[in-house]
Amino acid sequence: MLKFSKRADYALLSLQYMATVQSGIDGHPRVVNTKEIAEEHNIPVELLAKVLQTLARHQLIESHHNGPKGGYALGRQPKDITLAQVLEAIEGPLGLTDCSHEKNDHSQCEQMNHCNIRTPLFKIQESIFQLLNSMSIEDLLVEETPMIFVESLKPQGVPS
Amino acid sequence: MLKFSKRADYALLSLQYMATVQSGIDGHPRVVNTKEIAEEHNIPVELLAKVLQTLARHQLIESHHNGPKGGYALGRQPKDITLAQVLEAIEGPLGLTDCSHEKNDHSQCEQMNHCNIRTPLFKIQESIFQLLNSMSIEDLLVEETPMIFVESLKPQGVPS
DNA sequence: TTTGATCCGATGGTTTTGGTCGGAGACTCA
DNA sequence: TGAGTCTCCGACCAAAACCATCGGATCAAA
Repeated sequence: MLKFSKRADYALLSLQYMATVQSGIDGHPRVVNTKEIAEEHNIPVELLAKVLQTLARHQLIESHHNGPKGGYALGRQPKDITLAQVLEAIEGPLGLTDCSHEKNDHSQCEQMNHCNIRTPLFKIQESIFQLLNSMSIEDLLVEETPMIFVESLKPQGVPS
Repeated sequence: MLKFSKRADYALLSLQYMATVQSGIDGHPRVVNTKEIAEEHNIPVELLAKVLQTLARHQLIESHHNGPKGGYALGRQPKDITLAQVLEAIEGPLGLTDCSHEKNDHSQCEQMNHCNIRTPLFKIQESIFQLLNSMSIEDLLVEETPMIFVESLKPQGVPS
């Protein structure tokens, strides 16, 4: 459950790769092309191309269509690209339920007359979003990522 | 992204409903049938039946096939049924990536030779699991659910 | 001009998901 | 007791999402 799509995986891999390459040359935003990333990670070129196009459209990376020297480079510092931004660019806005972001308060959940689980579910959704927004591409670089804590203020409920 | 399936929604709604009914009669594990829940929440009966069967198979609820008086009732106390248990029963084990629970360490990610994002992704996954495991059906009952905090130990990275 | 790169649109195949169907067992009531 | 009814249960089918692919257009550098 709650699986990322392949496209999301590819996006994260690509961004991590770009950040690695870029940080190695220190500042120089080296332009990498789709084929290079695809071969590095053994993923289909054409699909990766679409993923990178999407990222570029959302300004997470910059496209340099300079002929044979073209390619992509990070649009910002790795630490300024959060996982939430990447995932939203690829898979659309976060939403555990269909009624997560209804346009207006009405027209919501026409199906379920008495939906009593919206509020708690929204809380969970918000927590997950915070979690994804607290990590950036930079955190994908270091081998030892910092531990993340999820804490609950529940008074008594300590499950087994 | 990261959307629950309809089946998961239905499962949570049903469990919440059962818990409400049961707690009302105080102890008496009143048996409710599929049709009652389906009409209450306006969802297709047959699909809900499948969901409830799955929950019963995982012993989250008990099936009473007693003819016209048959139906389902909670198998445990509401606070002993965590959301993680429900979601795993319906949608299978939690896994952000395909390689989340490979049988053995080998045969993992044959596609991506150098996958450098596994470790941080596993951390995120674990955090989400903790989050879902810290909430129970009981928490779906109260209108004012407790706030859940997600805290990161990241040294500097405070995203905008 | 040729090459190699990003882009955009359209298209098939496969898996997942939502939704449906008939059958087997158990209770009720005449 | 036995027909009828109501339930759970497993197998089945159609719609949708997703992965992956292909083809062509545009642009810049060699």
